[in-house]
Formats: sequence, structure tokens, C-alpha cells
Amino acid sequence: MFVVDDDQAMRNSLKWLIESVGVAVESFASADEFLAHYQVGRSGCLVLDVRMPGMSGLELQEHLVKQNIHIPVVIITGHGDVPMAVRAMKAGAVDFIEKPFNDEVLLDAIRRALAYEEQQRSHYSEHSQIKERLGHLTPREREVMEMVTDGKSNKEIANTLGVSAKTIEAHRARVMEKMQAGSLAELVRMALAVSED
Amino acid sequence: MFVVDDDQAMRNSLKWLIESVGVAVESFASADEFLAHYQVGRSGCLVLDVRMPGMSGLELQEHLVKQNIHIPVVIITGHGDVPMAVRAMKAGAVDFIEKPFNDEVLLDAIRRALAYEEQQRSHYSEHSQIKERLGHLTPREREVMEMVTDGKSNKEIANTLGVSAKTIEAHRARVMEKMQAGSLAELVRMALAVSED
DNA sequence: ACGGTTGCTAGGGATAATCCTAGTGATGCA
DNA sequence: TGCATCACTAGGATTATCCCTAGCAACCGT
Repeated sequence: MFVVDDDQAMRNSLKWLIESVGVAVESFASADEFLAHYQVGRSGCLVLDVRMPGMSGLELQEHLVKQNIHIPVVIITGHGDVPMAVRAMKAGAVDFIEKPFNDEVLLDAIRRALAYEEQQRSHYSEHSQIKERLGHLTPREREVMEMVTDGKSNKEIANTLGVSAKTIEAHRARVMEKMQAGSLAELVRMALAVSED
Repeated sequence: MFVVDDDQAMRNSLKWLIESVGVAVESFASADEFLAHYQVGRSGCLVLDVRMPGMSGLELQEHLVKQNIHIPVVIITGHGDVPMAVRAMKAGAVDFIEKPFNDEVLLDAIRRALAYEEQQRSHYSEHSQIKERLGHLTPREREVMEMVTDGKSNKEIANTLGVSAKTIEAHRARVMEKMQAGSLAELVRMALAVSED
């Protein structure tokens, strides 16, 4: 869990509150400080104040989205307005909470954020595993895999590529091996999983 | 396009504005009136005022979500606050716009809503087509289809079900025919499409 | 009760995929 | 300059799948 707020007292009180439910907290005084220390892939969620010197909370949130970093974000603010809330929610914030807030409301948002994160994490690790394997395919193998998962028969592929069907069989076997697919069905699932990003 | 607002003047002006960009508009004075006339499956999006006698715009929105009716919603309101905006956005509103609004802002939201709707529509029609076909499978065929799309071979399935592999071949062929799948890959795609609701 | 329909079963023959083996050219490293 | 590795190619033998046909029991409606 990460807290970014320029107000030291608020950081401390947030840290105390959140750690009281058993979640470890790292806090930062600015967006830049957070970005300097955050390593992509770290699990957890992000509690973000809007009004800060330098990059605002909303800007940090949008920056993360642009970088394709999908850590869930809970926005808190003392001077919120409707357009600001809408902007944050459109950018995918889990919640947008006005100060002063009820502790339970924030904890609830954090729980939702962490649950969401957990779910995304398992999805993501699957995807990156598949992409890792895809990376080991040769160009020819990738080509064959695409046509195979598109339902083409070896013969069709062979005709399209102008080689023997036997050759396609060999490529196909290698694709199955490299992708660690035990069946065509599995391979299709993998192809589908990485295509629907 | 549907407009729900209790203020006659607002309805007229919205109707005029939206039709000026070539989108047909039906307007309603209350949530109940809308619900009485709306047929599920009608295309388009919904522009919704929050403060109305009877069911509020937010309540209507949440009611539609609960009924699994995924028409995109644009909320407009004269007396919005942050929690209200957050609630609407959490419920999946495309936008939450305060009156008085700039015409272009609303039209932009509507354009986004319609684009989103178009995309959802094609997805949905595909799904319902597949489900329709699934409905024509016999219990045995459904069972076989599940195992086939799970990557099992005919022999494995035959052993599991205690019948000849030949029988599985027959079921399998019938499944392919009824599902209108030209290949195993297609069948797997269909199975996946309906399973990930 | 009877003919029609549907669901489940299965065989024979054709077709396609898989397993094992292997040649050739290109790349890269000692 | 070998020598190993890798990508791509392909044949023979085995195994699985596809296509056509067909029996049998259950169910339905006149």
C-alpha cells in the first residue's frame, strides 16, 4: 500500500489507520517521490491526495494510466468538485473520497482496491507467462500458430505458405512444445488471452 | 437516444440539441414513463436527469444495472455533488455533467456513449447467438463439447463416459454442426466467449 | 397402438494430425 | 576454420479425427 500526500500529519494518520487493519504502508510526500521509488510490478494500491505541490494526484493517476501501470487508485481530497471527481473516476479510480472522511469509508475503498488488484495480478501473470513463451517462437512458428489458432488445417497453411504439410506439422509441434500447450484447445485459449488486451 | 427529465423545457432543448447532430430522440418525463416504454434490446444511449419526482436518475441507472440492461447512461444534473457523481460513475455512467453545460460537452459524451454502445452491441449479439445454439445441444452433446473444448481427445472422453470413441465422434460432429463451428479453434472461442460473462 | 422424431450408440473407410527421425543452410563462437 | 546450434524443411509409421451409414430405445401426437 502506498500513500501520497504532501501533508505530513495526514500521511501519518493514514498510515496509522491503514496499518491498523494489517496492511503495510509506504508513504510519500509528492508524486515525484513516489515515482522515484515505485517499481513496476509491486503489488498493492495507491491512496492519492489531489492537491499537492508539483504533480497533482490526478496528474499522477493519469500518468500511471498512460504508462500502462494498473495499480488501483483511491483518490482523497479536501477541495474536490464534481468535474474533478468525474475526471478521476473516468481515469479508472476505485473511489473518490472527500476529506474529512469516515475511516470505514476509506478502508472499504482500500479493501475493494486490494481485491481488484489481486484479481488483476493473477490475470496479468498468466498473460505475461504466455507472452514470454510467445517470445521464444521463431517468426515462422508465430505465423503458423496464428493460422492454427484461426482454425486452419495443416494443409491449408502449407498451401498458403507454399511448403509441405509435413513442414507445417513440424512447426506446429514446436509451437505446442514451446507454448507448453497440451492440446489445440489450450493453444487457442492462450492466443485469445493475449489478443484481447 | 432517450432523454429522461421532468422539466419540459429541458427535454425540448435537449431534444433539439441532440437531433441537430442527426440523432433521433425520444423523451420521457419520469423514470417510470421511460421504463414503461423502453424495450430491452433497443439501441441507443440514455441521458438522465438526477433530480426528478419519483425514481431519481441515479436510481433508474442502478435499476437498469441490476436488470442487466447495459444501455450507456449520461447523467446531467443541476444540483450535483461529489458523492453523487462518484456514485453515478461507479455504477458505470459514461459521464456526469453539471447544468448549465456546454453543448459540445454533452454531445461529446453522447458520441462516446453511442460508440461504446455500438461496440457492446456486436459483442452481445454474438454471445446471444452462441447461447441460442448451445440451447439446441442435447445434454450429452453439451457434456462432450465441454470436454472437447477442454482439450480432451475423443478416446479420453469415451473412457470417462464409458462409451465407444466412435460415439464421441458422432456427438462431436453434431456439436460442430449445431454450433456452426468450422474448426475446433472456433468451437473453443465460442466456449470461451460465453464462459467469461 | 403406430409411425415419426429425437437422442444415443457405433462401424468402415477416408482424411488429417502426431511421433520419430533426418537433411540443409545460416549463424555464431572457439 | 571448424564445429555446434538453430531455423526450416520433409518422409514413414502411428494415431486421431472426419464423413457416411445405421441400429435401437424413448417419447410424442393422432
